[in-house]
Amino acid sequence: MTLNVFTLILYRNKIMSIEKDIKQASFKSAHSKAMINVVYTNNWLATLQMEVLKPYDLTLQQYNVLRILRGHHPEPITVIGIIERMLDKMSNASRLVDKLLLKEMVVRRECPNDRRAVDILITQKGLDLLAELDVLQKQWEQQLYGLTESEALQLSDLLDKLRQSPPESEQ
Amino acid sequence: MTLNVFTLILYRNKIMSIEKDIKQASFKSAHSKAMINVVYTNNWLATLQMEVLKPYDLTLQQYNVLRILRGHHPEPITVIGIIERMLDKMSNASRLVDKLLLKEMVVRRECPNDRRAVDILITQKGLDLLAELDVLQKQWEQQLYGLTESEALQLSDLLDKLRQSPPESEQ
DNA sequence: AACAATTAAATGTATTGACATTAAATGTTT
DNA sequence: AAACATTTAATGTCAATACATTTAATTGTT
Repeated sequence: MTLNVFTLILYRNKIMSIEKDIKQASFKSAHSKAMINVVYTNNWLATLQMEVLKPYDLTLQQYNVLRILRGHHPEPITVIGIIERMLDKMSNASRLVDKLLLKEMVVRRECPNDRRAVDILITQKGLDLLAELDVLQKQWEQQLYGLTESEALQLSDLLDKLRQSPPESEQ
Repeated sequence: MTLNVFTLILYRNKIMSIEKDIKQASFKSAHSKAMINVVYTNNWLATLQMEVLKPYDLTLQQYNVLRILRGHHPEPITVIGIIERMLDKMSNASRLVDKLLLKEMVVRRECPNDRRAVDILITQKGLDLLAELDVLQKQWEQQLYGLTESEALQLSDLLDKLRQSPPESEQ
């Protein structure tokens, strides 16, 4: 995922048609159009979400980790536990936790039953920040989503289906 | 977009249900599920595509730039032209072209009508590589796409709609 | 023509990411 | 229990990214 000035300008100007945005008159197939649209929409979502987070000096990844930690609060969770729950299971949850530690959003604690592992806990400061962001996030979602409930479900189902191999190709 | 060992292992094992993969029992709304699914599917697509490209020592971005150049061949295109056509309009098309130059996949040429601009052209070596990749790409797409033609169109339409503000929120 | 403003591309820099390696703890085998 | 393998997290390294700044060329204005 890449974010930059160009992207922001384009999104801000609401030039949201893919064809216009990447100057492609047509696509070679419905499948490739759908695939490109997934990538495009992902970038669009990430860009907007980053705009929301920027004033709070949080990256998208840091935000996601914080929400995972909140989901387990008041129970702690190990680094492996975080990785398992992350959308992109990135290489360096360790360093991501480092960053959150510097911002005092989380604390580290030696895991009592396995001294290799490290328990991570969200702090009150972290919870407060998330609570503040919840409001913005909700406003943002409501303003942006042009889908009805059933369309959202349908979209999700189609994406699930996209990721399934067609039955005849199983061996 | 993040790719790593974890991701590859998970995808290879065909654990493709999001709920299992990110250990989330349910989603708070159809909209947030759809949004997460877009991100997840994007990562899934990128991971698989990178696996195809890895033996050829091409990154996804480099591959996309090459395809843009081929799309204009035999006409040249400037760096700005590349950026305009890229899916994520990244910060450094310059350096990306540098990398392709090192691999002799492209050549640079001073633009005759504007000496600030630089014309970029794909070489025969680049065209040959793409031709080789076309075959793999096609095989890969056919094997993976679990959608029918009309479902692919429907998916694309829903993604377009997701990116539109709902009518009542216009001011 | 002289000047500022804009544009295209390159470069600088700090951060993030991919991925291999390391270190310590735990599990397993014999 | 000793030897070996595996797991958890951290670290090292190099490339990629985000974004600001710089350089040079072009355009616009007076």
